Amino acid sequence: MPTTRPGPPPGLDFDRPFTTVDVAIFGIVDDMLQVLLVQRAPKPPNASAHAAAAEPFPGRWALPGGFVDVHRDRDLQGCALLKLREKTGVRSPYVEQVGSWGSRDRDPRGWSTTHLYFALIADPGPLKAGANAADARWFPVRGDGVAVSLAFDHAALLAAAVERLRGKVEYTSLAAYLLPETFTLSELQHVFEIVLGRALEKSAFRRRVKDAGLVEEAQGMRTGAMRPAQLYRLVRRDAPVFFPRPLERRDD
Amino acid sequence: MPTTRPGPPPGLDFDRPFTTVDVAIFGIVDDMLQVLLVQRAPKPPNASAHAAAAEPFPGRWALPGGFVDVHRDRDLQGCALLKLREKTGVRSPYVEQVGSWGSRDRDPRGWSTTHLYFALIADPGPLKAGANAADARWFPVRGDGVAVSLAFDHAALLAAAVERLRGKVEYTSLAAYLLPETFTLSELQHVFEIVLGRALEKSAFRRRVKDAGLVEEAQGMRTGAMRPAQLYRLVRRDAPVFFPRPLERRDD
DNA sequence: TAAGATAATGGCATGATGCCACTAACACTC
DNA sequence: GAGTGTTAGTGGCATCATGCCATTATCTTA
Repeated sequence: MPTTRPGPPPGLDFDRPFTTVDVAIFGIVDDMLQVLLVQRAPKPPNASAHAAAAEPFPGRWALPGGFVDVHRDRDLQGCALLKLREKTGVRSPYVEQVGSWGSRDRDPRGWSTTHLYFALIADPGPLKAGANAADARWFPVRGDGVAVSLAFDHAALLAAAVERLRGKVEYTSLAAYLLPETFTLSELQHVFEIVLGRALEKSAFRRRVKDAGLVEEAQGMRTGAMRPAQLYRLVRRDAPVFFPRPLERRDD
Repeated sequence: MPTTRPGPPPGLDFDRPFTTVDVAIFGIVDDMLQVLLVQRAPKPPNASAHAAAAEPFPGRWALPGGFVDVHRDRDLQGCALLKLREKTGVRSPYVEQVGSWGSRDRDPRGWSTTHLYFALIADPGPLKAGANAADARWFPVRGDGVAVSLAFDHAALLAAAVERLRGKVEYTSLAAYLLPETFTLSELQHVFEIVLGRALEKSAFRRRVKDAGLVEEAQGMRTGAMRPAQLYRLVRRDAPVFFPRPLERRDD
């Protein structure tokens, strides 16, 4: 007969790591690749002696995330999407798992595992209003990380997410998920350049994008001070397109 | 009410998923890509009614793995390497994390997460002697899986590991880890062909391998019934080499 | 010595890319 | 309204790694 919860079933009542999910949310803000970070609660003024076991890294910035709630969450990705929606209001971005980290050291409270996802969102508007709005901010990605010191091992997690993102942008259409539904080819190229951190050849870029069947013409033109530009949209927004070859690298 | 076990710190006494590690161990056996599977204990004859909560999938084949032991294991990869050594005796193979899976459904005992690694071993000798030797066997990889039905969601995990392996073999030297220290270029090509499941052009393959600086000449030749062949070894055995382009695919 | 098999190399075609030059279309200025 | 500046868009050649095919090299065995 089933146990009367809470409590693990017989034979499974050994100590378990605690399980968290973290999300590296990327967007283009102010013409820069930026990542959304949240600030952990500041140290309470009347912190007692055994506060070491309480909330670690008070006041530090961290990737948004939190414990998996076995009663609320169906699966890991659902948990990640929930964190994302809480912070940004975005419901269906591009999401991909980066990997998992687990050790006895990475959280001072004990053996812990985290499952890292990255998300690309198209229109980083104002951050979600609500209780947690004030403590979330966009930080420009410089090199492999950000200018502030992060909680836990989140600097390493962020570096892994950035590396995965940059690596895939070399040979897929991933960066297109950072743009709204319609865009010009110049805008698309600009986003690729921002993510990769280097200039691309216009002619080669356009050939590559068109030959891959990545985009189709959309209604209308982008008008401005100069010659108008054709608007395009992604042919398929559900999965990235793979190019036949990665971009060539000049310096490595 | 909470148990009196050496329990979690205050504030962290909520239910946690249980945490496991699984390893897809690949080797070339009988000229085929094979994966090492273990058989779960058979159903005890006097299984009582509440056996559903006990050992699930009795008698089924599964990827080697098990619970993370927070008192024994330092980190996830260390746990994976331990599982590998228990089954094969191999201490330092190529190991890479594939990803993690976690949901309330994947294990009938409750919310569980697993962290999947794949390992490539060079000389699949006889399986490790000991208590668990009899219940471990090599299974040929056919397509994305094996001929037997696997426990839990291990068919999906294995498919992901095979896909990762095949994908990376297209543009890295990964398959070389399936060979012993010295080998001929024909042997290396043969392993690539086994993993990819298609024939490769000899001339193009040798150019590619040599231009990448992947191998260096070793002492001696492989002699046999035909013309002797130069032996080579990997220049760097610590990390795979990336080729400038993936192999081209003819049918997709 | 010839046959047979594998080892090893060389040459041409292909295809996606880098690189550079050129044309096109708009707004703005004079 | 002609000239200028800026961005949009295209076309051509060189490069480089690959696919593909042919040829030579070297050993064993009959």
